[in-house]
Amino acid sequence: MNRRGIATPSMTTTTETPAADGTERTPLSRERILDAAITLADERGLDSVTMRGLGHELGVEAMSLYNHIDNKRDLMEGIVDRIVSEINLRVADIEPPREPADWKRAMRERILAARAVMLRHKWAPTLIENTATLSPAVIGYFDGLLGIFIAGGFSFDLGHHALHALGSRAIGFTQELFQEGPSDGDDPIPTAAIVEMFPNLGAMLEVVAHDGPEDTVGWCDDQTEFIFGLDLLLEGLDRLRTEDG
Amino acid sequence: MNRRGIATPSMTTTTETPAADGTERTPLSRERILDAAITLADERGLDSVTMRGLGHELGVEAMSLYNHIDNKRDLMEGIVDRIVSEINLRVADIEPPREPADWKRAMRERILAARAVMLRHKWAPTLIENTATLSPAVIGYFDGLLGIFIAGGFSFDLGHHALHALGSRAIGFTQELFQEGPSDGDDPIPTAAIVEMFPNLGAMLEVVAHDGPEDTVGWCDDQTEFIFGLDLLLEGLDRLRTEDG
DNA sequence: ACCTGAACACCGTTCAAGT
DNA sequence: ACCTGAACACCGTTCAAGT
Repeated sequence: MNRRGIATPSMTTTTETPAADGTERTPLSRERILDAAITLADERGLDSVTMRGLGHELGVEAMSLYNHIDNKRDLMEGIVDRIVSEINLRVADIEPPREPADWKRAMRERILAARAVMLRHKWAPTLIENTATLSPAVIGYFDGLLGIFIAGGFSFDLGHHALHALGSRAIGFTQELFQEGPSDGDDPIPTAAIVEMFPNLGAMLEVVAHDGPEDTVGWCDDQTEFIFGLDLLLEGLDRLRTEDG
Repeated sequence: MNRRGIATPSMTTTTETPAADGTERTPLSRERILDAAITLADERGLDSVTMRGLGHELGVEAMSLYNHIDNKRDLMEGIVDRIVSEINLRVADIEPPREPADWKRAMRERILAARAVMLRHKWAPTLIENTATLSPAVIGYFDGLLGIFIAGGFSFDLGHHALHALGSRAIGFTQELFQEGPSDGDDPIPTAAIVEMFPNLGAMLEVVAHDGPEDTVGWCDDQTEFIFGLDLLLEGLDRLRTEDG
């Protein structure tokens, strides 16, 4: 991608060293590797982020990466840290609650900001779940959420339960079992078959509005459903807050 | 494991054929392969279910498996089908709602039954999420849940939103970002460091009851938190139900 | 200090060969 | 019809060697 630098005189004063074919090559670094890995995941999926594939993308042998990252797990943790750090950056701009009752707005905005980042990196939730790293960035994010609960007048105990109740949704995960998407082109089950085998879903399909092609089950608006579920939880928590004192 | 059958006269009338070393060998079959795969995953984790490893467990070369399953994806889908079919079996015994207001009990029991199965196969949620297969068993499970919503007087539209709001929790997934567990023995971050870097979590740790060792963050009761979140959602939905008509 | 090439121990899967 | 062994195209990773 950015394999050859543009050879301007000023650039020769940097740490670049000329490669054998005469082109410039910006030296490898942890940052550059993480950048390339995220771009590669965005463009061709997380599975294509292999040491060899990533090396190729950077114009380098796979083994050179080991000079800057410990191993593949370290690489993945680095990627997670980058994604969550971006979330933390955006979340920092959100106005804190001005009064306890304002907690819900602040919480909602934070979670939707996190989700916006996840939507730009669809592979990130899977990676974060599977890496299961308790990185400072992630802990920091949840610390911020807990701070909003406290500002809203939640007890520590209720705030603790509340964090668990939100679960990974708190950091923008969808939690849908079946995310349709352009992932794999297996034919979706045609509506007709569903109606026959599954009476309730079948009847529902005939009533609920679609926005996909008429003959598939891919009709749900992810963002609408995410917000529906989120608000349901936030409202329930708000009720507990006022009961709980 | 069950590599050698016990040689009773009656068993020789089955399809068993004597192996070279004189022991009996029950022939391979899809069922036997799936059984072995689930047992192997329970005992040594999903990662150790490789074609070669599974073959070894069955006393057979890896390539023999291909006579009964198409490929690894087919194997994984078969496992998912088995797990979810077990859930469907248990769920069938649960008494249906006797009146609309009884919907919540029936829903709660079904979801907790699903969760009980998942607790016996901790790797199953990860597998189901990553396989992303819309198998009839899974669709059937959700069809049953929707039927309970309908019996409870939900409109199809509200029932649809409700299914999305429950998300994968509906089939017993925990949705916690960090499931502690005996997984990897990396030292958990000591409480002292958390208190310092993360003021809100730190203050919470000093207040909320622990049941793990005092100096780690592993103190949450998964089941308690699961039920807290579930009831929060079910009560919120029940309120919408009565508003909605 | 950084990069390379060959090698090792694993994957899933194909294929020709055995019974 | 079912099982096997060798082989292929991939993994992550180690290590001795180059500059």
